[in-house]
Amino acid sequence: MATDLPTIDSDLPVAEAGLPIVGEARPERADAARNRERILAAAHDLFARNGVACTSMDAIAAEAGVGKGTLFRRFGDRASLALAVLDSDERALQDGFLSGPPPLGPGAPPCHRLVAFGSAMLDHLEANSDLMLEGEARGRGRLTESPPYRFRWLHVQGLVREARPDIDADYTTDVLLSALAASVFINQREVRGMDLDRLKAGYEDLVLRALG
Amino acid sequence: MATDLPTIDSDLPVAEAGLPIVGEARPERADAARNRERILAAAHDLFARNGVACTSMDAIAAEAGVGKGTLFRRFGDRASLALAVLDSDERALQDGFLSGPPPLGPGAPPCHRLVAFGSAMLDHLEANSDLMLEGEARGRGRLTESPPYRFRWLHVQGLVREARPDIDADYTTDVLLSALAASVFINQREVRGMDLDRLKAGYEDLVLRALG
DNA sequence: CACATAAGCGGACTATGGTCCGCTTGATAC
DNA sequence: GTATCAAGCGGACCATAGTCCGCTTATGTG
Repeated sequence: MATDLPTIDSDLPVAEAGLPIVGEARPERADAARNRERILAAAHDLFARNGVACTSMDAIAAEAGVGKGTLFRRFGDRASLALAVLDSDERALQDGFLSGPPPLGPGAPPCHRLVAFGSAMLDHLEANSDLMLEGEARGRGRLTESPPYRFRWLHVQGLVREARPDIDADYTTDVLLSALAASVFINQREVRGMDLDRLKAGYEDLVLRALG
Repeated sequence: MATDLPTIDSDLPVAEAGLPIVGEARPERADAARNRERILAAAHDLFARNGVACTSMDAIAAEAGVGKGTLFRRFGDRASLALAVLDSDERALQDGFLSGPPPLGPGAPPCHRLVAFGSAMLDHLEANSDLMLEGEARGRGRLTESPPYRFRWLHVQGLVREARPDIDADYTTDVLLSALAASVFINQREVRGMDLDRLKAGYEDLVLRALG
């Protein structure tokens, strides 16, 4: 398990959460914890019922029975709320590639692990593309600032280095992750009608060509 | 030259412009043309003076001396306005790879042309990353709906097919273009501090590995 | 020139993400 | 139990993208 790794259950807005030092801050007040749960439940519910894009922050606050200020104090912004709703899935994915069985987890050769990573990410996208699109931070330089993104980045970078110490690992990591962006995925799936297996095969091919 | 190819000088919002049938609609009224020029000049000016992200649509309308309704009637939305401001650069780029000298234009082998395309795109991004970020359509399936994007996509797809008829050209095209997204570029340049030559080298490597 | 008409205009209006700040309350100390 | 006070709360408020619709006007016609 990786419970001290950067995920987004922190009290702080994602932008400031970075690498939270666990156990430093005093525990959150009981009412705060209660409201956080209420908000997450309301968001989960409304997202599922009406669609992510059609659910306003006001509606979530109302459904949760809290003020708007409370919602934003807890979660910072809409993107971070989306990420928070995804948190459990995100953790499962992280656990899978950090400590799960090979080829996703440790033990397999790096190229195999990268292929498995792509496949797991594509499954994750298939299940959560709306939330992930919402969670993709916008604006200058915000792309990589969410903990889940950073985490994946470091993971892929490590595998790329291991597979091919001679190539530009940072650049290659950016490419491999940009190919798995939610905006790209949605376009492939919905606009171009490519099926999931095709995307997995394409990604596998990409990894093998780029690093094989 | 490629003056009848899809660019964004059409009267219609980009979403509906698609492949405009030239000369079908009657010419725009004189006041409309004047206002369009005013708006473009105002936008260009304010974007340069205050930065793209800090310039509101209201401010542009005010600077141009037109009502907000006029601005939105002309350009549809903020992303399309950004694209319209970029139009001349975009055309120059298109002309370069459609009819310019090789290796960017016709005459060189497809892999060379793809490498040259990447280099030209990176120069374009270096000069215009803010506007291009603004122009990257947001929301479900909007990624590929702008004429410049579509156009690049078809160009790259053709070259990929030519270079490697045996691989999934559509998927590969998505990957090659996602690596050149403005959000990715800005992150690489500004957050990670990678220089332009490094990005060009990385892209060249990617193309050669993926298709070589 | 007078008229008809559709294209164009503009600003009031709406929706919504996000901020602010005075009031409330849970946790702690005594 | 009472006092203290920072953490937390909530809704009024703000900024801004985008819509709507009644008024204006350029343009083609006779």
